[in-house]
Amino acid sequence: MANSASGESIIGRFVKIVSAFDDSHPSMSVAELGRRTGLPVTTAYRLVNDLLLERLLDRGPDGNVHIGTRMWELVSRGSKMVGLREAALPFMEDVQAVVQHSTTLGILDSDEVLYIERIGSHSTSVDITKIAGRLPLHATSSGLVLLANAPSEYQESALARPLTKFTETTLTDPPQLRRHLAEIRQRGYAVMPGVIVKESSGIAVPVFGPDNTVVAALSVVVPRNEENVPARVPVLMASARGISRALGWRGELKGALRQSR
Amino acid sequence: MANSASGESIIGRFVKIVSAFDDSHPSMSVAELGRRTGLPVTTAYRLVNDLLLERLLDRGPDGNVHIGTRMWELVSRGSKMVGLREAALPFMEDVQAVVQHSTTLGILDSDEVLYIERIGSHSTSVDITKIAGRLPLHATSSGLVLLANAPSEYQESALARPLTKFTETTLTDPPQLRRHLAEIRQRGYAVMPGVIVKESSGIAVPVFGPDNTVVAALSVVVPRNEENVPARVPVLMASARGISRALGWRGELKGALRQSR
DNA sequence: GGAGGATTACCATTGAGCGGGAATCCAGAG
DNA sequence: CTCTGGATTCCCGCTCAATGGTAATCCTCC
Repeated sequence: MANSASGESIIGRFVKIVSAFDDSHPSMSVAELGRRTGLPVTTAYRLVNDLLLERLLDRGPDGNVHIGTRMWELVSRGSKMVGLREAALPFMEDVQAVVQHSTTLGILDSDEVLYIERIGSHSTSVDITKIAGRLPLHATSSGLVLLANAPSEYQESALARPLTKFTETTLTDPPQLRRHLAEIRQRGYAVMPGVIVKESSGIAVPVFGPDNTVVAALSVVVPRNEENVPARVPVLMASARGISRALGWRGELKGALRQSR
Repeated sequence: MANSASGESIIGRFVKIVSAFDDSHPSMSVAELGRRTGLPVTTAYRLVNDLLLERLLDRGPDGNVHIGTRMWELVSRGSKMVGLREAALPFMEDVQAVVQHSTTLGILDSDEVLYIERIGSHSTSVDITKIAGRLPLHATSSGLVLLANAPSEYQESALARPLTKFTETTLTDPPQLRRHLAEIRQRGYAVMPGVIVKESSGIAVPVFGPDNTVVAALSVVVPRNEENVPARVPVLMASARGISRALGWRGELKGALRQSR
């Protein structure tokens, strides 16, 4: 791992540098970047220069650096996320148009939900999801849907982890959660009233890939006081099927047959 | 740079690796990756392992590697593209709904248009734009709008470059182009009939940032045989203003005043 | 069972990366 | 105008991480 005294590879430092940028720090001076990443000044400057040369970072007119356009381009071009997002977007718009609340698409990634797309109401109802944001599995409707459809070993390891109780409605008891997951798997959707934020409820349904596995969760966040939450489920389900089909899913026949044996 | 015989830095190799993935090659074996990048086998394997450890690459169930979820996440979280895209999306949907043809958002990046978002008709009318795809400036309506609003030194260097003539309507003569750019700048929009593909026409308008500079171009691609092309301009302009405003643009007052002096 | 490819293991060599220190540049305060 | 604190660039000797050959092993498909 590189000649560094700290024993890190360049790749590791690269990750550190890229991670230093986020919503509230979209660009910064190299010195600040060095501080945020904990890299020695000289090293930070040398590394940043290399990255600037390859255009993985760009330098703004104020001299501050930020994630490079080239970087976004390369990743977007090669990543499977974009395809999923593109397939889902039209259907998400339909949901958003009908439900009038923000609609999100999330995938399972290392014990959390990673939201890869989000559209809708900029202000209505409290919603803490962000594009490229993460939330815990057990405390979100999307997470529960994804967990419910994950391999059982994965489920168990997820349940074995300490589970934070965000509000009084957050389930944290493994056996209770296990029962809930079974229910979700059977019903085909998850409803979570006030799980992370008290005032909102989440509803989520699974999206299937060509091999009939669950690849994502489609969900809406609605104000908790709405009575007709279950009325929202059919729209979500229909749209999720639309997305699945766009991804190459060919109906649930195979799955049903397998189940009936 | 690096102990490599080829004299490349790790960063450079990293770029090579990431660049190896695209639409038609979303995942591949490490050996193939090595071949595509021209890296020595051993080096490719070692590098890929490092990247897998940091989750910048992920390994699929078939053993093939692809761009990692973490990579997409880090870049999306830190990049300014996402903000621009999010601001633009609702307005792009409006355009798409009204015009019924594919709508794109492009930015100026190293002598080309880089399309950062695209929605609409999956099949209607020929359109070769892709998200994270590039096209030459002088041969697209978006490119012309961006070029027309770029600093004049930039314009000159762009015009000095050899310009490919895609169809008989592509302007490649610098003086002629210069005149055309002035016209576009004054009118506030560009119309390009059959520039890259004969059957389609592009219409584009500028999107402004808070400092009143042009940050992107909003455009639609319509079949060339449509007569009412100019009728599409107002919708585009109104939507572009909406996007600009969402980005913090505060009207063209300052610009107008500056002009009138 | 064997041919062709992908993947892992081994290892001597070396120069790219490292980071401390000091000089320089720059902007805002006094 | 100078002073000051921060950002940035320059310099330079040390050293071990990265390199990339060769060869062994593991698969798969015919």
